[in-house]
Amino acid sequence: MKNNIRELRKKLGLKQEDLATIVGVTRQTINAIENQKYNPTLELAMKLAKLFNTTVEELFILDK
Amino acid sequence: MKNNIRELRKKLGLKQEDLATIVGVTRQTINAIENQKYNPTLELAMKLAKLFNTTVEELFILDK
DNA sequence: AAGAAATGTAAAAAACTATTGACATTTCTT
DNA sequence: AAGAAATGTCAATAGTTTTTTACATTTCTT
Repeated sequence: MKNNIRELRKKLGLKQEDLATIVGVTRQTINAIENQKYNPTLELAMKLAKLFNTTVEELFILDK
Repeated sequence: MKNNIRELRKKLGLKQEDLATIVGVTRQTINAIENQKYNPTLELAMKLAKLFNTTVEELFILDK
């Protein structure tokens, strides 16, 4: 599963820590997700999609 | 977080066990999600949305 | 080049999701 | 009403996500 959170985050001029506090997680969680260490929970994925004004399906790409 | 998996599953004429095997989890997992015991992982949510030909955002409603 | 800011990373623990096997209850069918 | 099918549920276990604390490395700014 891929995602393009880093690009979208930078477009908004946010650092990892900013994004983390906005969606209510820690900086390490955002960092781990951007670096594909693991996938977020559904709730976090939806919060992120909402913030970036996009959909979960556009933000996260399920690979076959 | 709410979801309307039960309705969509029934529309397709599937039992919990059918849906479970289609998306690669157990019957208990589908049952727990339909009954709001916990939320699925992002991956499972996306598989379900795809199967029901809808989006994660339409299938799962983040409550405030 | 130096200091500051941002990002990367690691280990341990907490919290959550999923599995398995089993049995109870409800709903459907006859 | 009885049996079958489907759903509900529970306990134990395994795997995954998130937190916390802490430090290392990279990137930005002066």
